[in-house]
Amino acid sequence: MTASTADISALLLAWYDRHARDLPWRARPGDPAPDPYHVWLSEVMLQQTTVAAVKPYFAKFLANWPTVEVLAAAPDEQVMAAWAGLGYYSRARNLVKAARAVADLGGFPTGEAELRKLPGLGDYTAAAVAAIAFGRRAVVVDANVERVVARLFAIGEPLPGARKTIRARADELTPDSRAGDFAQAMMDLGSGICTSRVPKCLLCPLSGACAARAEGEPERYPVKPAKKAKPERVGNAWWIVKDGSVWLVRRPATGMLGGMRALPDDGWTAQRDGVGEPPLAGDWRLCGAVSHVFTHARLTLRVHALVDGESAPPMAGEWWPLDALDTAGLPTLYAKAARLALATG
DNA sequence: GATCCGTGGAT
DNA sequence: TATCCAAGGAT
Repeated sequence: MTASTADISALLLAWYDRHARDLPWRARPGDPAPDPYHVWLSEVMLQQTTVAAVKPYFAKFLANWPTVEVLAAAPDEQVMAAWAGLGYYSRARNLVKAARAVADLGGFPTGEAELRKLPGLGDYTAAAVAAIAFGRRAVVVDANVERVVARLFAIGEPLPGARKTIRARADELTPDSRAGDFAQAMMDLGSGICTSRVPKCLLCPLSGACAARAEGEPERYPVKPAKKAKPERVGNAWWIVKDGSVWLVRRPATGMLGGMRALPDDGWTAQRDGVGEPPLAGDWRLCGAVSHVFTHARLTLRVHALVDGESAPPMAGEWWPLDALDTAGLPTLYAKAARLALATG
């Protein structure tokens, strides 16, 4: 028994009409098309990030910057601070650049190729915005689509080599109309039914057409390469306080936590430990250490405090009032370190 | 193609 | 606790 690609698309769209998630950036059924600004902003936030994590940030960004033109006029520093905690900070840097490009253009481009030129929009996001915001037919392939397609056709070639085949199959499935709904339906299915570990095949509208289901072990697909172990790194951070303010620095624009406000540290990276030398002489007190897991390294960061020392901080930075530290926009690692320093103060 | 780039929740 | 992994992009 074989279902045609048109059958599969129709089954999925019918399922979506009944079970679509109600998400803040989506148009409600019957509403006019969604706001391209909302679609773009949500898609960038959702890159490698869960819906639950995105929701409060999406609301905050819309409250701060209700249109792409307003966002384009925002200082980089404010946008970076608002992004703090969401991770992958190059997204925030590119977000501002893209907003300014869109403002200069007088609005969002509506075609996939033009969207693809905006910073921060790769193959996936350009296709998603073209399809969802502008109703264009575009082949939208994210990790959900990869998983669903790999299972539907029991594609046994491991990732990433299988991507060419997966894209070809996804192209065949993508309908000429409702491409945006189709893409979101695939993602809802992948996120709620065709999940990575224990897929809910009994609830799946495509189970009758699924080759992996027929084989009996759908969770075997897609085949993934083994992961590398994360190295363990050690670093030190310096909590320098004077007159109720702490000395904060700005990290370099590229690299880990690039462009973010931070505590001074000893130069740790994912590749090597920090040097461990305090930036100035004084009576340092060890507060303790925080553990943090990045994509490709684990870090133990020791936090040392120097309160009301004699010397001025030797590196560029700014005094930040302790009672307003939550507005500094510290990424999570340094927010943890600050919390530790305050708790042991 | 391989590597770098965060974070928090689920299992 | 350890591991996986989530609406990926840039280099």
